[in-house]
Amino acid sequence: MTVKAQFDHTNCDGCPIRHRAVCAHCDTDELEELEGIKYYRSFEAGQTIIWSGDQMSFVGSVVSGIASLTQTMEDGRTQMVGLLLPSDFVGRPGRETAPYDVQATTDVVMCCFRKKPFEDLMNSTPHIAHRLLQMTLDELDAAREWMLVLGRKTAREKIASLLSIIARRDASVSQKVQSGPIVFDLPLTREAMADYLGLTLETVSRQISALKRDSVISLEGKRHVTIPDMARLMDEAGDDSDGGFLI
Amino acid sequence: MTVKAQFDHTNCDGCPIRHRAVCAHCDTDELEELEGIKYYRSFEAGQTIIWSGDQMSFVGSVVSGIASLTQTMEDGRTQMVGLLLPSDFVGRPGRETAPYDVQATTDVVMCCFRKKPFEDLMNSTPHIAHRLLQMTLDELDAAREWMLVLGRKTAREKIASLLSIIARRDASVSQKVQSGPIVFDLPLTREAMADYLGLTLETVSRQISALKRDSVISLEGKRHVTIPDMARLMDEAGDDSDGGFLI
DNA sequence: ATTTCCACTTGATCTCTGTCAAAGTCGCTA
DNA sequence: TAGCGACTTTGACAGAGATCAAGTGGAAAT
Repeated sequence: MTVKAQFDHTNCDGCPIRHRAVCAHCDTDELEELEGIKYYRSFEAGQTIIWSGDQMSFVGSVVSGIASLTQTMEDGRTQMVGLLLPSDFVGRPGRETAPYDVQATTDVVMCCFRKKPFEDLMNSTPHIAHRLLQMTLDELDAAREWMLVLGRKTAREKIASLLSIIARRDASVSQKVQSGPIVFDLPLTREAMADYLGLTLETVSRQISALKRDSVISLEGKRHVTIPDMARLMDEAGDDSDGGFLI
Repeated sequence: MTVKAQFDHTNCDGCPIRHRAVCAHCDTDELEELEGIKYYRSFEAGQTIIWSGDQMSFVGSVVSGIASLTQTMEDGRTQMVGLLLPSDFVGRPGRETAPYDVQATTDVVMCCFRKKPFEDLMNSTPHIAHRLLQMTLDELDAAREWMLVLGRKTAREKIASLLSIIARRDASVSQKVQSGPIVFDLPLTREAMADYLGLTLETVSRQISALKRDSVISLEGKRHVTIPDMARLMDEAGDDSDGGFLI
């Protein structure tokens, strides 16, 4: 509700993700068409936005908050396969049912488009199709980056990798200076981190404690993280010092 | 050489991947334009097709054989992040340098397009851009499917998952009957399997021996695999019996 | 103020997979 | 035919991370 109030405009002018979302390259005419088929929806932290296997009636963009894509096996093992940040796109044009659960990790606002009209619009609007291709290629890179983390990194390196991704994202959003300590709040519970990293929550907790003990990070409370030396963290993550992470 | 001989035609009519590759939806005019910028290249098993970090002068499609995308950490740990089968696309329009090593796992023939002209053509040809989007979305699904394998499955389940993917692909290519035993040759060494699965080659070997001992598979030589009961294998892989694997 | 709850931390133990080492198999070359 | 080399299997052992089990701390509720 409080969240919704921040974004209850009905046009795209003041949209905080206007320049990064699937509509980034649209001209005024195209935006107007999009406005005709769009609507906003809010979700509370913990809510499931889309269930795996559901009919998908809409596609859309995350406007604010963080959502996650997860897969679950019959016996309950779950793996997060994507982290959706503001401007990221949800849904696949040309597919009927959702392949993954989409969950709101924090409170989330989405800009939704009715699926059928969006597909039509995409076919007639190269700007949208082209931008969606770019974004999908970026996501594919991120997924492959993550395969290395899941397949080959140690628990400590996995935690360091996740922290450096979150830190980097925060830095890129707030345009902060490269040097000096980086400070942010973890948007994920220990359990969500474990599901992302292919670990148990106990191991996540232990490794965070270890990184704290070794002064790679410091914590106030459970979630507020300070990184005194980003290069040190990236070293712990096993990446070459200004490596290829793109998120 | 013998491989090259199979595909030394210069037009697309007899192309074995014509209907599945990036050019699948092209009409005659568009194909003619593509023919103008294309050329074939052959690679021997083990050869590196593209080095990570290299300038990419071309993009293209795998015509025959199998190639792999791999990432390597400084200390030598490597993770395969994609398996490129005939019709799969290599390269990213709009990017200068290659993010991964591309290696020929078997002898490979590629249909290459000079990068710049291809990019231009893509901007003027919705058929190509649209097909590339479809293919990229499929690859993203495959990558995410694989994240579950890497993050949450046991060694035995990983092996079973890989075997069932290869079996499925073979079945889809040769249009074989669903029931009855499935037979194929493993296109990967134990080491390549290990790199794909985030395991060591010793563990791969042990788990294959275990699956053989338990009659889930049988082997002639090291590479020739028979799967008497596909449902059983999928069960070992931890997938729901006709699960979501798409490759 | 006290209780309750939830996310988190920490400890003890177990087990799966990695590591190190040796030996086996197969195809190819001399 | 022997011998070499690449690939694979198998064994013994060690260790990282999982599992099982308490226990802590802070915020909301009573």
